[in-house]
Amino acid sequence: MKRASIKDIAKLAGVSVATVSYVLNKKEGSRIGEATREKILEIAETINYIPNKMARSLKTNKSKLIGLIVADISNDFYSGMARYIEDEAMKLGYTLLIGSSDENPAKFKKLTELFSEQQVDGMIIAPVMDSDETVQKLINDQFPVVTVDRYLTHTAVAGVRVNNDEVSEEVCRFLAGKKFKEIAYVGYDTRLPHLLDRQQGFEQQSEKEKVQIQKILVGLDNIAGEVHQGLDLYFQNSNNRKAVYFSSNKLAVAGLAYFIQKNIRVPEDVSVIAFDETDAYSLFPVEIDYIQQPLDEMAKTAVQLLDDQINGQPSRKSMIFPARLIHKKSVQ
Amino acid sequence: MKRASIKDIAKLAGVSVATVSYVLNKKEGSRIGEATREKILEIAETINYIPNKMARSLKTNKSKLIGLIVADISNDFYSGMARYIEDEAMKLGYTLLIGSSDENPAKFKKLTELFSEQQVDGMIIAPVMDSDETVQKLINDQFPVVTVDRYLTHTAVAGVRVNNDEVSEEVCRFLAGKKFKEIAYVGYDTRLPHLLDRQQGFEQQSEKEKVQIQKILVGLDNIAGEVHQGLDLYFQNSNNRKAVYFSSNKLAVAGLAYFIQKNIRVPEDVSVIAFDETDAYSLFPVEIDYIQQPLDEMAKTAVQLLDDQINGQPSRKSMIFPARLIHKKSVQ
DNA sequence: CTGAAAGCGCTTACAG
DNA sequence: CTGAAAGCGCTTACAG
Repeated sequence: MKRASIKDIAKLAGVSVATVSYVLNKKEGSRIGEATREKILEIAETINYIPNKMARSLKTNKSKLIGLIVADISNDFYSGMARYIEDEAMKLGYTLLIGSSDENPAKFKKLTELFSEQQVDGMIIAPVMDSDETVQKLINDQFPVVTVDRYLTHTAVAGVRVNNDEVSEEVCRFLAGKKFKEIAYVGYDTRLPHLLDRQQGFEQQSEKEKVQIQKILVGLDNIAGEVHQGLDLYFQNSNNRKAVYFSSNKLAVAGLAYFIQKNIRVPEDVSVIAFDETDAYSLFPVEIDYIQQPLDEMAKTAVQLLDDQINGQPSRKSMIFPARLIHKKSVQ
Repeated sequence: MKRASIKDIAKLAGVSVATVSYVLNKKEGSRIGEATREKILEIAETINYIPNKMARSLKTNKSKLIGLIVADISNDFYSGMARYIEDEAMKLGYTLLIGSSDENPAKFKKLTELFSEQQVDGMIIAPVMDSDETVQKLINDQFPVVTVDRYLTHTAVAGVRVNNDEVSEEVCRFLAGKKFKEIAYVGYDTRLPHLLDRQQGFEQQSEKEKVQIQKILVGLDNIAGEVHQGLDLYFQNSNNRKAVYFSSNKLAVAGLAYFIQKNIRVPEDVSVIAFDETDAYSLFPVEIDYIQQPLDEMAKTAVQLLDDQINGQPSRKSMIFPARLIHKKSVQ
């Protein structure tokens, strides 16, 4: 079907398209006579007029679309984040385009291009490894961009994230205070800065605390398998009291599943702290100590930073939010 | 910054915009001379030309955008579904707009309007209660629509879903075969047809099997609380062997958390079957029997049905996929 | 208070 | 092999 246009309304009302446009956009000046105004509104209603935002965008150069690129929208963490971003974006009148990069720089780049072509007003992105060049290009084009969760070391771009290093230090101090002498750090084998921060914050603090760290770094292809392998080693290698710091909720779920399978009790046999929460913890026999990111505030800030840029206030500031270590019952 | 347009390229190359448009769209005819072709391509490359799909859409009346409306993108089930839909949509050259309705018909309607205005080529929707009118309006406008997961009883619209009733019958037969005499059905207090199918399939089969059903129907505002209350009653009221059928993964997670809290063992004290899977099950001490929906195939089919409609093959067929009861260790 | 006109960035018959 | 021109559905200075 052919959709009704402003032109159809104009014809039916016997006025010009300009007049129709003015009343539909309810310009405050209210320069249009009340009679014609009502007539136009009525006609628009009856012929079920739906404005074409693309035509509008073409003229105004604002699409009211924003693109969100996450690693994987089916991942708990990102779908939660996406929801907060969606809500905030809607409030400001934006609609959300979503794409998953799968940690693949080529796909990430493709997504930025796709979104650019669709004329999004800006993008909120969780950049993957080796995507610096892609992001730099957006920045060079003065394209509004805000990073979430992750950040780039070689590219100045607005972003929101938590104090990954500091909160990892806190975890280390806390466990050292519980007299653990050899702690396993379960993380990804990665160059992503925010994950390195988690790892390095933990490592650096461990030196001060005279605590040994056993690193278990896994690839993305076989997370559960490699976590299990790594924990096998950790549990065989020494007789010290055991504690494990999982640097993501996915890793934690893999590790906790291992403990169940091996009948390793938490916290009697091993103390546990995890980065990020997930519903899954509620089914574990013991409440898990975890690090909580203020996702709602971060999402809100990300959208607002983006909106500011879109409205011509260029900004490259990084907002760093405090993550909190929530104490439950998985450390003793 | 002002983005480069086809006009800029034309000027630089000393040709008309028409010529530029032809080579950029690589029309097979290859009517354009190789020399000009190469020149244009080179210029486009160097000035970093990005086509404006909105302008294109305005002319061609195809946006290559599709809208996805789910109840809540942060919900495991929908984010998983969204991911499959994203992948399939991308394959066919579509970009995905996503919105969450929160089971709110007004919000659902708003989203359909928003997406219409953004000129999406079609929508994949999980309709909420009392949204029949909204969907009917889309259908009347011949707007391409496909429902997923859910469906509408009073409106003929293309859709994909599983055989909710039959698989619930199977669950009932299976549990009856295990000699349970009084089974708890945990579901939502809802009028959503696909959920009623789950419930009614179960109930009807229970009559044939001479099995008692205790229904625990909860609202959306306090899922965990009401599930716990309902299970309290079920466990107090009789001395029969216990079995619980949870009609969604959220309900199952709430119920399993209750069992942990109350030290009720699965399957020794209670047998459990859940609709849909979630990562969370992996942290429960016992592997959960669950009903698996073929999400990938359903997503794929949904996108293809939509693509067919967009390409002018109107269809209102419902595709019903077989859900499978996956046996694990939570029933004895 | 209202309209004619230009233009946003494209595509596409049509003519040459 | 290439270009002039119309038009998609809007907005918005400008003129009256």
